[in-house]
Amino acid sequence: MSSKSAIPITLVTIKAACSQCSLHELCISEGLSKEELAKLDSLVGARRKLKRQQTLYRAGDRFEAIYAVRTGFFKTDVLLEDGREQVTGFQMAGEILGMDGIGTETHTCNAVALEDSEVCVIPFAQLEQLSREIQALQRNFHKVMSRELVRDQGLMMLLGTMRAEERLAAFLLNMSQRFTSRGYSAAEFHLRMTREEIGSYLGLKLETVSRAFSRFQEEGFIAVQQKHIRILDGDGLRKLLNHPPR
Amino acid sequence: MSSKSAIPITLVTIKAACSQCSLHELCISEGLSKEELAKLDSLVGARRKLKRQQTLYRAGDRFEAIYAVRTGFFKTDVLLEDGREQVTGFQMAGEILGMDGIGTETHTCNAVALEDSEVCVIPFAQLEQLSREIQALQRNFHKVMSRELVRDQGLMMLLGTMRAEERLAAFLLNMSQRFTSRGYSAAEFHLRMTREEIGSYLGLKLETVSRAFSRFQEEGFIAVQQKHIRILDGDGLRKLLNHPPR
DNA sequence: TTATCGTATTGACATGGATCAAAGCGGCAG
DNA sequence: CTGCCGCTTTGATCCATGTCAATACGATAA
Repeated sequence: MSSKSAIPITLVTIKAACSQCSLHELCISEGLSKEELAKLDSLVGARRKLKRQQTLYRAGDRFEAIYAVRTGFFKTDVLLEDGREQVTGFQMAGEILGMDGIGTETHTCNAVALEDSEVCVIPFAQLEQLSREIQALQRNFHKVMSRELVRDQGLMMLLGTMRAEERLAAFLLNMSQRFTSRGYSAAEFHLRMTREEIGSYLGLKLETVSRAFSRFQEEGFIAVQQKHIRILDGDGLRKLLNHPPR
Repeated sequence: MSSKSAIPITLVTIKAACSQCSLHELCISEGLSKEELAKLDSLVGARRKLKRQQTLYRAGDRFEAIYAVRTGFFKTDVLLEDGREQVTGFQMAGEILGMDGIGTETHTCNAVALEDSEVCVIPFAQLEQLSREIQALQRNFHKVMSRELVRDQGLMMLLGTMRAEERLAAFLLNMSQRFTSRGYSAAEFHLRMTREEIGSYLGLKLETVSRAFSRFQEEGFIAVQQKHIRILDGDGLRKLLNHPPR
């Protein structure tokens, strides 16, 4: 795989400032003292802006940094040689990208912006250095990684045991919850990904996703208008989740 | 969920000794100097022995330590309220268990011994402490967590895009590879889990797993005798993996 | 030895989601 | 405004895997 993006990288050298970042509580800077935040500020090298469809990193790229999403929306995916794609996650503001590369010094998935986005670049060697000095930073980082493991468990459960409508219900509730904790409406949001990307994430075909959306609309659980979703009956969706296949 | 195992815990207070452990290269002690190993020795509090079917920890248990498998074989699983189970992994000697608990201070899955087993108990607060002092230990730990993320990606790919026979082929090749790197035969091994547990891991029903085993045997890829597997044609299995569903 | 129980295999049938195909819809470029 | 293109919806059909059921196997205990 190529280690260079096809599209020239936009690297803005304006320093990020964790100390002033509104995503503070969501990110690895949570709970740090003023002095510690200042140190972190000097570590976070730069921001990087990406246009819709641009790649932050690709499978095979050398691993050097992890990234915190400042604004925008990403997907990560893995490709099989034969062309099959699995979307492994969607990331929004405050979430961390790139930790897959730590183990082998090489990224193992692709990270693509689904809308114009901006990330903080956190050089990993320096993060490790600093997290040896700052206990709270070390702890935050470990928690972020661990939560990613737990998120993966949930997705395995979804892919391994749930039927199509349960999967979509779980997906919508998860999105709603994440938008909420970012201060957006829990009941109304805009999906940045296509039906095909949702399908890939949920282990379904796009037609199945579309049908499930229609079904939910008929049932009065949601109102769908293209990528715009309004949740009318969250409890209805939640109930679906506890209905085993038999 | 209960925070105590139903069966009394066997806690052997014999100190583990990473410095003399044969799993050294597989584990977080890899690459440490003599002095560093000595420090690690003093951290790893005790070993714990488990009988077949005993639980190392349960979802809901307070998180205090991670565990390195010394001998034996484990599964981890997550349960849905309605009783559905997803096996999220199988762990063998040298592999680390329990990192799911770091994020919330509470374990999110169950870890069960599939045969009589022994683990090293690594109190987590002390591990964090020591990994602030020993860079190599910090790095090893981060790599182990990251590799777990990559493993999960692979499993998502499997659950999201592969058909039954591809899943089982991937599973067998993975097992074979892991036995190999532990010095066992790549071609012949004993599975410690039931067809149902394999099925749960692969997102299939036990009957489907059984049929796939039979099919592989007919094709001459493997010889199956209950839980004993002999791989006769690894390349045959590998070829299956690159055959997309269509 | 025989009974028992958990596990595994195999067959017949049912079904959820995939596949194939044809419209609809909406945004954007010209 | 118009035409195009990517995305989405919907319908008809197919098939891989689930479901149900019967039987076989192997280990263990009596």
